[in-house]
Amino acid sequence: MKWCLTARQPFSFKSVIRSHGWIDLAPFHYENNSEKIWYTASLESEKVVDIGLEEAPGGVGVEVSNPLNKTEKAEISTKVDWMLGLDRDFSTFHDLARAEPKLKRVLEMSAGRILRCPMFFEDIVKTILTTNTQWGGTKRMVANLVNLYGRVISEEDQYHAFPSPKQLAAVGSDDLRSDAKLGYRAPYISELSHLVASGELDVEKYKKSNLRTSDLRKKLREIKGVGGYAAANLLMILGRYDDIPVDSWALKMVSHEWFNGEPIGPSEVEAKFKTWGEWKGLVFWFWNWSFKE
DNA sequence: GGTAGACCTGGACGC
DNA sequence: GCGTCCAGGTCTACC
Repeated sequence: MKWCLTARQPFSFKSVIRSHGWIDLAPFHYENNSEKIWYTASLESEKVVDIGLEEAPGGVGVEVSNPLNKTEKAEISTKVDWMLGLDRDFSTFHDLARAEPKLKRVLEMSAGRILRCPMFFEDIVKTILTTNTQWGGTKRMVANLVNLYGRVISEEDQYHAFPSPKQLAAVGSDDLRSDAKLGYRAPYISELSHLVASGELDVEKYKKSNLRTSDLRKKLREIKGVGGYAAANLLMILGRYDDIPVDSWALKMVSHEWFNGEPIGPSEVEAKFKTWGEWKGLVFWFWNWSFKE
C-alpha cells in the first residue's frame, strides 16, 4: 500500500533524515546508496509494520507492505507527520539565516526540521543512551533494546519495533544492565519505563504542551538520567530551540570557532549564540563550523 | 550554587 | 594478549 503526505514548503526529505544521527539508530534502517528509509513501527493494534519513506513531489511517499485498515493507515500518517515535522513553519528561521553567511546551507537545504521518533518516550530513551558514551556505544545499546525486547513483524523477519514502556518495564533493571548492556543507565531507563507504563508520567503530552520552555525544561530534568545536555536535545526535538545541547563536541567546535582551541565551558557557548534568541538551538545545530574533525 | 568523584563501556595505547 | 588510561554526561554528596 502506497500513499503521499503533503509537507509545508520548503521541504527537503533528505535534509530531515540527515538532520542528526537518529537515522542510524534502530528501528530505523536503510540500504546504502538508497534514498529510501524504513522504520519498523508497532501500531496501537499491536500489529508491527515496516514503514518505507521517500521523497515525493510536495512531500513524502509512504509505503507499507502489510494490508492496512483505515484506522491503521491514519495512525501511520499521524506518526510520519510528527516524525518529519511536515506541517512545521520555518520561515522566520530562514529569514534569519538569509542574513548570516554561516547559515547559507540552511536555505540551500531547506533545513530546520529534525528527525524524531513516533513516540517521545523513544526519543527520551535514545537521548539518555547518548550520554556519557561514544556514538558506537549508543548504537549498540539501542540495537540491544530493539532486538531483545521489541516486537517483530513475523518470525522470519529480522526487524523489530522499538519496545513499548510496558515491555521495558517488564524487563527489569538488572537485565537491562546485563543483557542490553546499558550499564549505569539501566535503572534510569527502567524507572522511566515504569512511570510511563503505569500512567504516572505522560511524556507524550509534552509534544503539544503549552508550557513555557523553562517549565518544560524543568519537567524534563525531573526524569532521572536527563541532565542539561539531554534536556536541551529533547527540547530541540519538541521544537523548542531556546537551549543549546552543549556536549563535548559543541565545546570543541565553539572553542575552535572563536577561542583558538582554548578550553571553554557552556557559558561561552551560550554567550556566542545569545543574540539568536528563541532560534539559537537551530542556529547552533546548522552552523557551518570552520573546524573539521 | 559550585565542585569532586563515581558510574560503565569500548577503544587506543604501551608493553 | 593483557593491563592501563581516557572519553563521554549525569547524579549524589559535600562544602
